Parts: sequence; C-alpha cells; structure tokens
Amino acid sequence: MFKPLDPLLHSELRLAVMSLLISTEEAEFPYIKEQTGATAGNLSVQIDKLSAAGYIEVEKTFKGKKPCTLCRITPAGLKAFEEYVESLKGYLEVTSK
Amino acid sequence: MFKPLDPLLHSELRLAVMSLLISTEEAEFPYIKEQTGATAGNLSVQIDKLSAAGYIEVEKTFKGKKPCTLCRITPAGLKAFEEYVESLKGYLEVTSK
DNA sequence: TAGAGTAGTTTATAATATAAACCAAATTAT
DNA sequence: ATAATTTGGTTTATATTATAAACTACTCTA
Repeated sequence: MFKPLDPLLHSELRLAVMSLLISTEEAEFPYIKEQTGATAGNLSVQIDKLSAAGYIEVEKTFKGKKPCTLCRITPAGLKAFEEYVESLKGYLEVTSK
Repeated sequence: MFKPLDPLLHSELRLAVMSLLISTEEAEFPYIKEQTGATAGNLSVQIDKLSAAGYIEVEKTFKGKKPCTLCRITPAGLKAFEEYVESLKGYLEVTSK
C-alpha cells in the first residue's frame, strides 16, 4: 500500500531540480536557481547530493570567462524519479471506498 | 511552476496517515500503525502534529477497558491534502517539451 | 582601483524525523 | 497472589536534513 519513498527525491527542492532536468535535458545552475526560487547555497548542496547519488551529472565548464555549471539527468536518475512517482501514487490515489 | 509544498503533508508518514484517513473516514491508532508500518512513537508524534494543525481530529475513548485513540480527517485536512496533491502535480507532470 | 555583480561553495544553525526509553493499565501464566 | 507479557500509547533524546548566512574567487564597470 504505502511503498517507501526515496528520501533523496522526497525533498521539495531536489524534486524540483529533477523535474526540471527531466523536462530540459540540460540546465545551468543560475537557470535552475531562478526556476526553483532556491538560494544558491541550498541549491549547491542539493545538486551535490543528487550528483553523489548518481541521479544527475554535473559538468563544470566555462562560458567565455565565467564558470558554468551544467546539470543533466542520468538514466539512474530518471529511473529513480519514475519509481518515486509510482510509489507516491499509492499515497495520492484515494480509494474512496 | 513549482508551488511550495505544505511541509506538514510533505512527510512520508504524515502523508500516509492522511491518505489512510481520507479513505477510511475514521481509524484507530493500532490500525494506522499496522497499515503504515510506523513505530508507535513516531506515529504518536506525527498524529499530534496533524492534530495541532487541525488536519485531523483525535478522540480518546475506551473500547471496553482498553484505551482507544480514534482519528478522523477534518474538512481543513481534506482541503490541505487536495491542495498538496495539486501542487505536487507541478513537480510530477514532466512536460516533455 | 574601488565597488558591484556573477557564480558558486562551505559551514553553522534550525527544523525534522525517528526510534529508544518510558508509563500505565490489562491480561496471562505460575 | 504476583510476576511476566501484552496492549496502547507518550515523552524524550538523537541522528538526519534542510536551509540560509557567510564566505571565496573571479569579472566587469565607473
């Protein structure tokens, strides 16, 4: 009935980041920051966690002279997200018996 | 895009409790404990929080000689749950553009 | 070259979840 | 009768987590 929810994804900000990356394939740090409304510090920490879990890939490049942190979802991340959504459904689908 | 998620509901156990109560209208502590797989301590704390927020009603009665804690969802709780689900959709519906 | 802006990271703190320890009453075993 | 066990919880201590504040480094502009 109530399957456990991946704690890495059951977090408002990390879920938003994952959701965004699934839609966009690839996104830069400032864009994610703007879209999620997160502070840079918080976002940095959560991106690290997703990256450490292998759910996203982080590439640090340069855009001219400015640093540019690019994030991309990984197949493992996509799978985890799908499983999370599937598990979550058990909590949301109210079987009005 | 990413609406804030009610932190009271964005918790695995509390969400399970709410989901259960919406389906059953009324449930006893041991039943909720069994269905959610939670420990009694954890469940007690989370029920208190939902109750303090006015999301559920807790009635302490007796069943013969044994204490019996009955939980029921409130209209405010139902509304909060529905809003939570609505907000959550923004995170789950991946607009594969 | 001083000040402001951009792009982040590190770290300290506050909030949260969770289980362990505990309490009280009832039931069962000796 | 009384000791152990079970039932039905609550309280409290701890571990984890989320979050913002403080910081670093580099660039751009006046």
